[in-house]
Amino acid sequence: MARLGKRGRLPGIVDVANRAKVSPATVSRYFNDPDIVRYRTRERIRKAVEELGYVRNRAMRSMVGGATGCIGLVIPTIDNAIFSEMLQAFSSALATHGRTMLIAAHGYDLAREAVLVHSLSEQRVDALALIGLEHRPETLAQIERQGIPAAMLWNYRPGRDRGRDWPCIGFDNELAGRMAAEHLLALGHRDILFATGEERSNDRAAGRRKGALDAVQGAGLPVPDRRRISCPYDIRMSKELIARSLQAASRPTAVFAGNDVIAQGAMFAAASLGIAVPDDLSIIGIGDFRGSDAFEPGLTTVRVPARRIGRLAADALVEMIDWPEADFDHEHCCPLELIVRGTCKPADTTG
Amino acid sequence: MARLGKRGRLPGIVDVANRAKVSPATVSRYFNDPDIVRYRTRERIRKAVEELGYVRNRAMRSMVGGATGCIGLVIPTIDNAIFSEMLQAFSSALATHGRTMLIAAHGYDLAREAVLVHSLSEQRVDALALIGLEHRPETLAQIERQGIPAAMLWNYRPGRDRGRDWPCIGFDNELAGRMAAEHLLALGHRDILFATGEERSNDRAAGRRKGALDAVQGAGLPVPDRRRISCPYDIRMSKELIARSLQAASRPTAVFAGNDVIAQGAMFAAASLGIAVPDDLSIIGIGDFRGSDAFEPGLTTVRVPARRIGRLAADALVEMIDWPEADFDHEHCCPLELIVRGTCKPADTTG
DNA sequence: AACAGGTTTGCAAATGTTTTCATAACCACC
DNA sequence: GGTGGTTATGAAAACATTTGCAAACCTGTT
Repeated sequence: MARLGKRGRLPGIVDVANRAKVSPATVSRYFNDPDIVRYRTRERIRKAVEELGYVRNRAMRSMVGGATGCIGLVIPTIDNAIFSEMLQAFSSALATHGRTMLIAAHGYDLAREAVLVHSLSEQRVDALALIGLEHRPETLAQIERQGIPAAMLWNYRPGRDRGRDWPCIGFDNELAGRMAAEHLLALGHRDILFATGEERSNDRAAGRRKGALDAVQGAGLPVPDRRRISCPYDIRMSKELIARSLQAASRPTAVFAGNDVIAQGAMFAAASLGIAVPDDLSIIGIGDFRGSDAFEPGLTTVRVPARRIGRLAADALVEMIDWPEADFDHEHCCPLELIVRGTCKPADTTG
Repeated sequence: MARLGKRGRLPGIVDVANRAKVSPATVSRYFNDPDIVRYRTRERIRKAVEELGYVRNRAMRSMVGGATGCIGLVIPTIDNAIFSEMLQAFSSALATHGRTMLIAAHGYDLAREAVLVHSLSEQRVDALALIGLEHRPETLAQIERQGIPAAMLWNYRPGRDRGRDWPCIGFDNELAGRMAAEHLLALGHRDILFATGEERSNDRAAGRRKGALDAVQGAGLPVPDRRRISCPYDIRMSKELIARSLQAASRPTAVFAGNDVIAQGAMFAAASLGIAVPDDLSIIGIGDFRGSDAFEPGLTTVRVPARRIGRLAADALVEMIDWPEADFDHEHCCPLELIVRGTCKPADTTG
């Protein structure tokens, strides 16, 4: 099946060297640092490479301590709008640097995350990006032991993570929760349904919920249990759970959604029950996913700088790989922005 | 930073061998075929591995002709609902087989696809999955020359692709287009807006459009140019483009959307103009993405077996890797299913 | 023509793993 | 305790690349 080289396998660097009448070393230099090889030689090699269809073996570089050009991303889920913009930005920023992305999803299961990290270590990724700050000790130990440059994304806690060397590049999820909740409070809402993400293996969801509840309870308003529900990141399931809550005897005047997926579920739940948004029910989300602006009405939400995080993370990791000694400060707490669109309006204070 | 092995680097197989008082060969066997090493020895090695924190170097395996355990997926976009379910299924099926997924996105640009394929070859992926049947000759040449097992996903044309060896695992996009169009025809719609995906570098979108137009024109109905628009796969932009068409003097009675993202744009466009769906406008999509069932009203669409394609592709590629000589028939044309929900109703025949 | 200085190249060693082949250890049975 | 037949292990070669060092090669100047 494979077009074979001289010695029965794919053509290797030495096949190219022979054909170009140079030594393998020179071919290696041609690829890794073309400037130091003379133009004439370069041309000969270029031609040989082309004729043989040689493609160099980056995996092999890790042998001599070189880099594989592969960066690992460990993520809770791909099957969802949540991370897709970040993913895309991360991936293309990486491509800019000539790196490729090895991706693995653990389905919000930190135990599985540990095995994925191990598996990525086996592939000798040059660096690793993880989502969130909370991880199993063995995950962290693995990364530390292997000396893999790593970054924690999508959340932020000042002062680096537990005294270790990994920067976090993200935003303050508690703040995001608070901003959304305060917007509802400012509009006069006093009876709010909190539909937050499941907190198992998810410090981001936990942070948002805490921020929101702190704001509300700090304003002296109690939040009864029936106003707290935990939703999976799935439109249909969120819709069902929220619809159930909205059908109860007393209906809240607003929904705080842990992210835009849940918010969309809330909008459909309202629609299915004939509840008008924003007239009869206000809804606020977090994320400002691609498309959230196109909802009818447009979703009021807290914009999370997803693309920026992806890009910053890629740049930071590449820097950490290329200058392992340098001690840049790669930590970033990205700013959040309240995006007011059409799903929230002042509470009816006559009630 | 890194915990170093005896000779100043990460511990290698020989460090483990020394500590366990066995030869490197035995350690290698311990990992690749544990059954052939005696229990006592196995235990010694296990202990040594644990104490040293050794993690084996899979990248290195490709040297001796072994597999890297890495499978490449080249995809038009990640930043979108379109492929996310397939992606997830592919990724987890791969994990089942102990493989990892190297992913690269080209943004619907086949020229860029070629460089991504080259880049993945450099990483010595064990196999490659591409989306669609249409690719640059250099892309195909590269794959063939390297002898990389490959599969073409998400589309289907009988009789293998141009006489080459690559199976396609997907579905008949023309049929999908026809099914959707015929549903509208059966409901009596005669004036349909065709909002299809952009066809540049996208044979799937082209197929769906062709199937739909064939059905309609085959029924003797002309489709004027103003009823054909080309939409990017983006809710907001689709919404705007479709809204523009819906505001024209004579309004169509139905919208054929090239996929569910466009369909959602159409629904929001209708909502923004106060057009009731399905009473004043029917909308049909293709895809049945996760969440499409939760729309209000639920989206009528043609279900595409995304998860099944992902799983089948993973299984097929792994088989092709593990039994390179075997000539399984990995070709799959997955069945489609019309899912009737709430966005279509019979055309008002009194008009 | 010789030389100095820098630039370009080749040699050979080193890298971490798998695999083939040979040998050593083990086991059951006589 | 010996024997034959497995079974488990070790030694060494092979793999494709990078890199430190030294040799060769230029270019321009005396």
